[in-house]
This record gives sequence, structure tokens and C-alpha cells, in this order.
Amino acid sequence: MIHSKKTTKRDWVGSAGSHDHRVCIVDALDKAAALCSQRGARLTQIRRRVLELIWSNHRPIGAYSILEVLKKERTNAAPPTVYRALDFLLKQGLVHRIQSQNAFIGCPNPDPNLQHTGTFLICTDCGNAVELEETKIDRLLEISASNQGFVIESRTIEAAGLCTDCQVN
Amino acid sequence: MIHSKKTTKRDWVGSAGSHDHRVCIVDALDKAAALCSQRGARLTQIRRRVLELIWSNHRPIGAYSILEVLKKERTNAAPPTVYRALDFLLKQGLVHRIQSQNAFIGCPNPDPNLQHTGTFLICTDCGNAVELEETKIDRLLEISASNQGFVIESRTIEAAGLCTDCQVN
DNA sequence: TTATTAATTGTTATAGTATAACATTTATGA
DNA sequence: TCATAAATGTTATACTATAACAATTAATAA
Ligand SMILES: [Zn+2]
Ligand SMILES: [Zn+2]
Ligand SMILES: [Zn+2]
Ligand SMILES: [Zn+2]
Repeated sequence: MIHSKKTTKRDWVGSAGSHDHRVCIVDALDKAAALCSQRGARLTQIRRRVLELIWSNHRPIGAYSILEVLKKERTNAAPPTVYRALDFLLKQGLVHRIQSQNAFIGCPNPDPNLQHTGTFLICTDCGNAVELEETKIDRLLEISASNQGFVIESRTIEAAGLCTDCQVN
Repeated sequence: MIHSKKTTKRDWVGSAGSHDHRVCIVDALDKAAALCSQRGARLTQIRRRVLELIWSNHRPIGAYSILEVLKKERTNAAPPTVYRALDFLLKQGLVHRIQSQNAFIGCPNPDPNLQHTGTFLICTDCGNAVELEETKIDRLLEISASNQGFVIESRTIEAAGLCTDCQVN
């Protein structure tokens, strides 16, 4: 089963309330296939499967957690198997790296052209991470940087705290 | 010798031009001593030395690089020696962790009361990292978060790119 | 001072994250 | 089909971080 119907505290509930996560997964895989095809990049079986595993839920997942599952399906799976797939997915902008956790999360809105860097709200209780569209913060950071003569190439913005659901208790 | 006089490309040059880094070190150690004393926290020899090593320059330094030096001075030095010192220094807000590098850097302006989280510009060429005072970005991030009902407890903001000096070439 | 307790450091082992290097297989296009 | 490039297999190892328990040192009370 892809998704349990029973909603526990550790399941993800978006700002618009509970959701059918199967849609998230299908959506992400469809977008990935389209983007890769358009770019002439090969979304191989391994890469696709790794992306799917990353999209198991909305919590960042570590490389070795992915490997654990992958091993059950491919006797050959080893660390490089996963890290190579991750490198590909990162380069294609299909997943983001969560630096504060050495973990990876799917990008819900991969850029057709560039690979953007995301801004994340990460709940310390349920573990879910939400990616924000934060052009304002990006621009402000860019300005602060240019005041120092610094030219930004990529950024990591990760906020840890409590999501709506987890504040209740 | 603490600091070479010859300024190479890999030396740090602040926005106000080249500087005497010995002042940075003395300053940092003095502030640390004052803060710890004020808090009743013990800045032991090891902790002080680790802080000093972190302040060797303005580049984030890894725990095992610190260990390498420390070992020459204390036969006993082992990973926990360094990580415990780092834990202390982090808790006292005297150093920051650079998540994107699994490395540590001294805080030039430790908060007397709280331990703040820094905003960093990190040069991909020379490796130097500058900490910004970015209340505006923090506030903007806070607003974006609260729009989602999210309450931030800590943040990681790290921008990678080229500093003024390193753009020239 | 001395005994008691708490904090720090020593020591060994191991967990967790990531990449190097080279061999083999699979896909692609001439 | 053959040559080439891309992807995957395979083994080993480097790098980062913590667990667990012992020994030592510092702080505090008796
Ligand atoms: Zn979902
Ligand atoms: Zn939560
Ligand atoms: Zn300096
Ligand atoms: Zn630079």
C-alpha cells in the first residue's frame, strides 16, 4: 500500500488540510519524466525508483534509508547506487538536499529551466518539510550580499520549528 | 607565527580591506572569556584552544582538522575531545555550524544573552565566510513561516558564491 | 580540610555519511 | 555491427559523529 488512510500525528497535513499523497507521488514522477525527456536526460529505472522512494512522504530521507529499501529490490544496490541516483536527481533539480539533516526531499515544483535552491520549513516534531516560494527572501539576501560585493550562486535556507499541527500539544 | 604578512589570494580581506587577523583572534578569545565568566560557564584550556584554532582564519574548519592540530599538543586528543568542545562553544553561541560543509566558524559577535543563528556568505573560491547581521531576512522568513502557521525555532541561511576579491579573476 | 558530588576529560569502539577506483554491462549512434 | 559513451556493479576506504564507560579534576558542603 502506498499510503495509509488513517491519519496519525506523524502523517503530513498540508496548509489546505489532509491530502491524498498518492497524487503527490504521481505528480512528481510525471513531472520528472516530462522534464527529463525534454532535456534528453535519462530517468532510468533506478533513478525513477529512488525519486519515488524520496517521495514516500514529505519528510527528508537519508541516502542509507533509501538504500535499505532499494536493497530488498536489487541485490546489487550499494551506496554508490543511491548516491549516483541522487546526484542525477539533484542536478535535474528534482530533489533538494536538506543540509541540516544530510537528507533529501523531493521538489514539488521543479523548474523547467534552472535548478533552483529551495527555502524550507522543517518541523522538529513530525519531521515534515515544506518548500516555500520565497523570491522576497532570495532578493533580500541577494541585496545584502551585493552590499558586500558578494555574488551568490546558490543558497541554503532551512528553518526548523513547529508546524501548525505539532504546536497543538 | 600567527599570521603571515604576505597577502595571498587565499587570505582574507574584509570589506574594509586587509586586516590584522591577530586582532580578530584576541577579540574573539576576550569576548569568549568575558561571556563565559558572566554565565558561570567554564572556558577550559581545551575549549579555549579549540576556539582559538577555529579562529585561525575566516574559513569554516572541520572537526577533524581541529583534531589534527590538537593531537600535536595533547597526545590524548580524540574525536570526542573536539566534539565536546564544539558542543560547548556552540551552546555558548561562540561558534556557528556551517551545515553545507559540516564545519565550524567563530562568531564575531556572540550575543550576551541568546545564542543566535547566523547568516553566512561563503566564497567557493577562497573559502572565507562572512557572517551577516540580517534581521530583515530573519523577519521576512518569520512572516512567511507564520503565514503557514509555522513557528521558527532556529534557522540556517548559507549563501555560496564569490566574494569581491575572488571575482576579479 | 576532607568527603561528597558534579563536571570534565580519557579511552575504545562503533555508527552514519559519502566518495574513489576500476570492472562490467547497457544504451546510443555512426 | 562496431565503436563509443553512459550507466551500473563491486570493493574498498575516507570522512563525520556519537555511544558507553573509566579516570580525573573541579566545585561544594560538611
Ligand atoms: Zn503529499
Ligand atoms: Zn509537525
Ligand atoms: Zn580576521
Ligand atoms: Zn573569495
